[in-house]
Amino acid sequence: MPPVRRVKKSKTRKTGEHVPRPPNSFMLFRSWASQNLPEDIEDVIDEIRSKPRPVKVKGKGKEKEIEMKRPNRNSALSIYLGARWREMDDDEREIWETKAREAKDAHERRYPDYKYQPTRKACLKSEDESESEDVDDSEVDVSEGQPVAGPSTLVPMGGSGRGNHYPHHYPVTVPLQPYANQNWVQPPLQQGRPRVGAEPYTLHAYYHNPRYSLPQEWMAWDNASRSHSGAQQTFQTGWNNSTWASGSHATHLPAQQFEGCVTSDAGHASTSGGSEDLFEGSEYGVYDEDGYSVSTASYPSSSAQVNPHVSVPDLVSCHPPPPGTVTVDDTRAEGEDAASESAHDSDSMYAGEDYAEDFQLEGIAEDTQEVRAPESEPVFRWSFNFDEDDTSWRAERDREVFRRWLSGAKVDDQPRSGDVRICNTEWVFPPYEGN
DNA sequence: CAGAATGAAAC
DNA sequence: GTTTCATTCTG
Repeated sequence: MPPVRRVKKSKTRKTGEHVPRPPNSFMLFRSWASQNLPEDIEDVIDEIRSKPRPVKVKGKGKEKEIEMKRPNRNSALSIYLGARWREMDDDEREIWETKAREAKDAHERRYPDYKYQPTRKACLKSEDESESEDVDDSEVDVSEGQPVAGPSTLVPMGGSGRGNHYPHHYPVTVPLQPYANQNWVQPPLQQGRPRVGAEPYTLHAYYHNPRYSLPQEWMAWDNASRSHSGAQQTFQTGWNNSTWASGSHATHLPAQQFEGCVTSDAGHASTSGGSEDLFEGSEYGVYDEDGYSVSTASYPSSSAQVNPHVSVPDLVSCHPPPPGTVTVDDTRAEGEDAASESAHDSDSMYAGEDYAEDFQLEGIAEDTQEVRAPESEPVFRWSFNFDEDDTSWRAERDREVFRRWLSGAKVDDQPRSGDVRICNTEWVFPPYEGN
């Protein structure tokens, strides 16, 4: 009788923990839409629930029987959202399909060995009476039915960030309101946005840091990046134009990591010739509804720590130093653990323009960058290496860092020094000084 | 081998 | 309850 949990042992990792399937487009839509419901949704649900529907029920024997039942709340919601889904244009659906492809790609990267293995229960059933929804209409209302604070009808809400609906597919849990205690403001709601249900990228977290002036280069970057990608979308914020990428190369990164840095078009930062240059010293961030940056980051000057070609599972950390307060020390300690190094000497990747090429070749960045503050205390350094067969301390450190990061690390809070300390490497997050 | 059937994904 | 995808079953 316990939950029909039947945790099928997924052959993903020997850890034995179940790995869920990647969500398909509709699942993504439903997941999102269920938190962006119209105000009168309860009326709609009541209406749906009031009408019993024929449902297949397992009979005592083997054959299924049809019974008339009233749907519970979730079922009613599914009926409603399914109808909405079918009403959608291809263009609207395509947005979600893109999302689903991204989720699938990320899933594959994270679980390379994953294989969907549905179990066949139809064959030998018989004693299986555990089903019994018995839910019946009696109670059902247990659902605390999300207050759904806010949005009028099917209109995207402007504020209130949301949690990660798919923690398995996106590696980090991001704070709902990353900058709640800081001096960030939200722009006014843009107008003329598509109705809810068609827009996965709700403008939940689009902040402008008033401590910095708007970059004049913005439009230049905007136009430049737009010309590079057909996968971008434009929206009106009411105070500026901006774009964000939704293509398969869009890199999702934890928003908090990017305080004080510039984000640029994912996958195009390099091809466009270094938008980090365009944005030197300016502050911008575009985040999707989960609080992830949907763009890749670039920093002042030449310290481009983010690889636009490496997606989240491969990318461990990239905390940008506050602009103007650090200098980049490109000299890496030689001889230090050269054993685990790949043959390539890729020191230039951070300093030169060809870093992207190096990244692409390797797929995984394996380099260490040390950024020193004026006082020359180490601000941060990191490397990545997720080759599980690699037992070097560096690789193990990487995995450990990443694991901690996945487990919530401290990325939810104002970062503090010493939150992550591994193998003599401190992952330090200096307080943001602003100007 | 083609098409049907089914499980699993979030809520 | 929904849609989609991958897998497995059936003929």
